Amino acid sequence: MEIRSGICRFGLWRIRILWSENLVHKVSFERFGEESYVPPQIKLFLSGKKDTLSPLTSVALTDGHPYNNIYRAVFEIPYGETKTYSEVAEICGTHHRTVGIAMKRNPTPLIIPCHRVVSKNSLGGFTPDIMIKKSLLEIEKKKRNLAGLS
DNA sequence: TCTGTTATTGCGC
DNA sequence: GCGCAATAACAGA
Repeated sequence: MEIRSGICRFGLWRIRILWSENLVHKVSFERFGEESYVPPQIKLFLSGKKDTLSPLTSVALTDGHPYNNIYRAVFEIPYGETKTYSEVAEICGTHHRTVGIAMKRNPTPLIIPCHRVVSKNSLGGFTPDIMIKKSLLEIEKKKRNLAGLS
């Protein structure tokens, strides 16, 4: 199984993606880097033209991965909606603090939509830059509003 | 095995 | 409205 690597632009950031077939191994954010081929779903999703990354999945969803159940619960959050750390924790039968840790260690942001998990009174956090989370949520909200109008 | 760290929350003042 | 303790799980020493 060959692992491929690509970079795509997102605002000021470059998103590096490591994947093979439909399985995404790692998603990381970099300040610099030359754009190269990434799965088309990624670009469509980031530009708000598509509301799903299907059929892409993440290694974080496979059995045996730490936080497997947490990532699955987050994966189920619908496009344009958000859940709090507590709500996710309740679904998984764990502690909200643990959800925060799981999100920080999330090997594949975007695929696991960790940006849809927010703090009760604010956005919560995002590594390496809260702006990425903010932008993603704005794109999703905008698209959902447009869909609602039509 | 122990300690430090963490993308939170809710209570008390 | 702010500060702080409670609290779970991993990484590194």
